[in-house]
Amino acid sequence: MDYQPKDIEREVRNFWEKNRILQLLMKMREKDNVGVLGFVEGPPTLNGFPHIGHARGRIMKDLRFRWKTMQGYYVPFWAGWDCQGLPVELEVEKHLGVKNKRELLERVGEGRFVEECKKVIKKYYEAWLECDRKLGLFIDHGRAYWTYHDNYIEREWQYLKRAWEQGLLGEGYYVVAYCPGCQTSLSSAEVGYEGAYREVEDPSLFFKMKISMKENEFFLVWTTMPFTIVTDMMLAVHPEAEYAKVRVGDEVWILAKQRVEPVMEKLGIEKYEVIEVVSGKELEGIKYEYPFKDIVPKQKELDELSNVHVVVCEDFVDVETATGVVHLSPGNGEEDFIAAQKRNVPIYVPFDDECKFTDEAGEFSGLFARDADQKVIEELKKRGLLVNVETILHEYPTCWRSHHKLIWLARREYFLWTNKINSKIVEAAEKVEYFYEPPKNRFLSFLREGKPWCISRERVWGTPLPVWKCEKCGHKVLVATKKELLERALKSSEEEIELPELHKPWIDKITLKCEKCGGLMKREPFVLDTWHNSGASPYARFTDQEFEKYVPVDFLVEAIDQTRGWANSLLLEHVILTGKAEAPYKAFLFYGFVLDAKGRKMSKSLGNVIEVNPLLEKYSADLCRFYILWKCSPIDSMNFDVNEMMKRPYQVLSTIYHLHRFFMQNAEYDGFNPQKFSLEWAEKNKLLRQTEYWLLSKLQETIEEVTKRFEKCEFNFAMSKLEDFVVDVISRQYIPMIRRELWSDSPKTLNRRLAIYSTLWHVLKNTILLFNPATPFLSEFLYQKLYRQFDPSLPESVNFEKWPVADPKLRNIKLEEDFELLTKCISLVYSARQLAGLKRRWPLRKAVLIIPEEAKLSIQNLKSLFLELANVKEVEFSEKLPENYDAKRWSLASEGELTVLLDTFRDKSLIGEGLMRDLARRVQALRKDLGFVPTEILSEVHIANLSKESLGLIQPFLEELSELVRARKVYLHEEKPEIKAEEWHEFQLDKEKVNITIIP
RNA sequence: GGGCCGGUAGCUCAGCCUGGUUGGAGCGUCCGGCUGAUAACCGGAAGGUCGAGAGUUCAAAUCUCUCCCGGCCCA
Repeated sequence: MDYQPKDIEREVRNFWEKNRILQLLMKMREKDNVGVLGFVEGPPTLNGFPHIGHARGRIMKDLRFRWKTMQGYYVPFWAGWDCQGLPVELEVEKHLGVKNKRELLERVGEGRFVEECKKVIKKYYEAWLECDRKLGLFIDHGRAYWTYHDNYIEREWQYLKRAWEQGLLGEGYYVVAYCPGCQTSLSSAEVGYEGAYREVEDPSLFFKMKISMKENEFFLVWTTMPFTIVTDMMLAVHPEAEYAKVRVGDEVWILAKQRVEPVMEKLGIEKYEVIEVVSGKELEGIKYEYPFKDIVPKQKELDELSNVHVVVCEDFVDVETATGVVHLSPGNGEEDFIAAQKRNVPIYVPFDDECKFTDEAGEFSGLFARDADQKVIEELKKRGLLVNVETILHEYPTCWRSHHKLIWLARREYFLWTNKINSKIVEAAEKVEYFYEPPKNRFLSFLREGKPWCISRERVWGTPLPVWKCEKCGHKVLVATKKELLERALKSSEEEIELPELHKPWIDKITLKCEKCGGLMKREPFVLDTWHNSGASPYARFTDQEFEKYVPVDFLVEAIDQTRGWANSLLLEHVILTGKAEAPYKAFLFYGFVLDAKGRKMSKSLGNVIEVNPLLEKYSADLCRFYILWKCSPIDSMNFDVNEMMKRPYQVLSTIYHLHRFFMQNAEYDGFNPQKFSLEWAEKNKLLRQTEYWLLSKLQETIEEVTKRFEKCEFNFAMSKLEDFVVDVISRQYIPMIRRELWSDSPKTLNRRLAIYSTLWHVLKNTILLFNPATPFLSEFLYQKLYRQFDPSLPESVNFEKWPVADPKLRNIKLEEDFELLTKCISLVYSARQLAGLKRRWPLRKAVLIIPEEAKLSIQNLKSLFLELANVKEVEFSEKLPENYDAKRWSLASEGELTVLLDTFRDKSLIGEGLMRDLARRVQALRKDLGFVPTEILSEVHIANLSKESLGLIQPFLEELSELVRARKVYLHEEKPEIKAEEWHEFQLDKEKVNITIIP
């Protein structure tokens, strides 16, 4: 029976489900364990189908779970689903065919929209369940958490309550990308969508900013967004760069020294002179004349402040382009905004929701932002400040839906002021184990930026911000439980307050009475950033008691992009909640992306997305699991290639399967009973030989190495070690060493065969245990079909077994080295045979090994094995190559310190034996072709058309031949005899043609 | 534009941290062999300016710098 992984997997899946193996396992470990390892599922967002990148993470999670569970730990490996947020909303919008938020609210309404969101979640949930089932994930779906459920949301609110109490939650400005067409702000994810960046036309404007108190000195500034000059608050230079004062006519212009030449060339100014060079640092603090004070009264007012309209130093200033002097509009740019916040510069944002200037913008009032460009240019020209204007083409982010050019706007939002506790956060993060340096550095450097976290979103499907604000006095309260809300809610009449769930639109109907002034309090209309929603899972998904027990959790694994996502929000929220410099996880493995076979990112537009469910319709889950773990380090990006998967990885799993078949065929035939013929039994009766001790030693090495690699999350190295053990050690080396012994069915050697079975039983069983975390289907299948058949006293599932522990007593490094040397010498013998054209099955008289003294002892130790594998009658040792050996007779091969001389002379007896083995091989091939099982004994084998000479040569080995081919009698004929043969088969035997037939 | 990761045989990857004998493995190709567990396996051969350049050193795939190419994250 061939290896049919898909059939195996179907059968095992049914077995697990029917016998509730996962549930039994959980119960067993919950009751009886060597320790508890906390876990919380990084919830997949239910806005799409699982793809191979998701599978990569899930496979590693499952590996960790199965491995740690086998070690005896209890792990609450319970599922969880991320249900809210923009990604889900966008999926629903697509489904409903609405183009933007306004249309959504008008046409669909919030209530129905929320219901549609839930429908979408359900749909994708089914797909994810199927994915986990196919992958063989032992995650408990019965205990899953859902981020949109009321109980989850209420516990999520507790984080906000803690932040509120500590003064870490409040209002502020934040710069967001805003689409003037859709009239909504966009998330950063949307800004990064494929195709969002487009080549667009913009003005390219050089203008001057006059320095106050100086007659003719100016800063030369460049921008592609003239309208931002209306909201200009500062000029920025790079502190370390050199700036030149350049005389142009009777004016002095200041710009980056390295930019003088290119800019002057660009502006067509030939006559100029650099009169002084200063560092950016020296320019700091210079006040300049804001040009539109006369037409923008608010700017005139702001200009009175000492920190407005001055030069500042910022590292982000790029002196490689333009003039190296940047003007800052905190209301229209993120870096500008942060620079302003650092210096307590007020944020001036005179825009309404349609992105038109408000009355605060003086003469620009009523103009749409981008339409103000022209007026700005004219006004500059009027004041003699315009230097040059033209049009350029450049890449600029546009709205992925409407393709309007995006505008960056500071808007009032709610923040967690995590910047205030940044040192605690960084300290907490530094204590975490990340397994690899690069992702750790990436995460820590991101955290050290210490930006405040904008948690409000102007959307619908999310956790509502539980803050109510008084319309009259502006007083705010945070109400963090449903119970309290209902108690405090204002009742319009006698009717009951209805709050079916903690979502918009229902929650917005709740109004409160202001405790300060008695005014009406309405909820702030925001929902929370969905990352806050999932980041609350350690507290929100557990009970208080469970939280105590499982958090900080032991080990998490998510994709590398989660450094800015879940890993971050988990950490920030946990530090806020506990007030401690402690992360909610002790270890976090960030894994790399999965790319397509050619190394391209998977995307819908390329059509190269590999979805898990269709993939596993066609391919084996075990194989995908093994391949993904095996191919490269978890932190590397991985090119997923099914053709590659079907080569070496397939071979490894197939070999495990066939090793078991081989074992079973033989062991069954000899009536092996593992309880009776244990390894101890074999040992006690001195039935084990060096081959077995060597194999057992290699097993210990493998157990040790795999465990060590698992600890360090070096799954690829663990898999290579297993690959090597299965393919090289067992299949390629050990089996050929004992094959001849197993082929015999003599009762005299039965005990020896049983000893081999006891060794194979032990080694193979440990092997499938080591494989179980990676290939749970195959391991379970073999466990049920082989191990539990032979030994019904074994536990019900392979998952109930204990993880193997290396036994140092079985380790014999010297013996391993001897075997390594043996392998090398045998290779040399084959090489020498090759040169002389002598087949491996032809026995030869003698091999001479010219090897160092210690090596000689090693080979002598393994002499009989050497003779069998080399297929020579005797071996001799020599210290050096004889000076005048007969090169015609002796074939030589050498490598390094090792040299082999092989006697190529064959007498009649050797030729006859070789011929016999040739014939045996032909008969065996025929047996197999004709469908005889290996153990079946044939009554007669006839071999005809042999030359007289061959006949004579073979005669002495006839008995051995019949034993080899398992026939009662073998007859040799010169010509085809007249017997009742089924059919004669012709074979080419070197130059002769022989005919063979079998009579069963 | 910024940051990070990668570039080693036709392909997929080790080796680099801690510099030192002729730079490895698997797959693929060619020749030959072996095989009653295997979709395998074994021997041999062909195949590398270790992305490019410079530096440090007695010595560089390995350390430093610059550049080029690919990928990712963020602007």
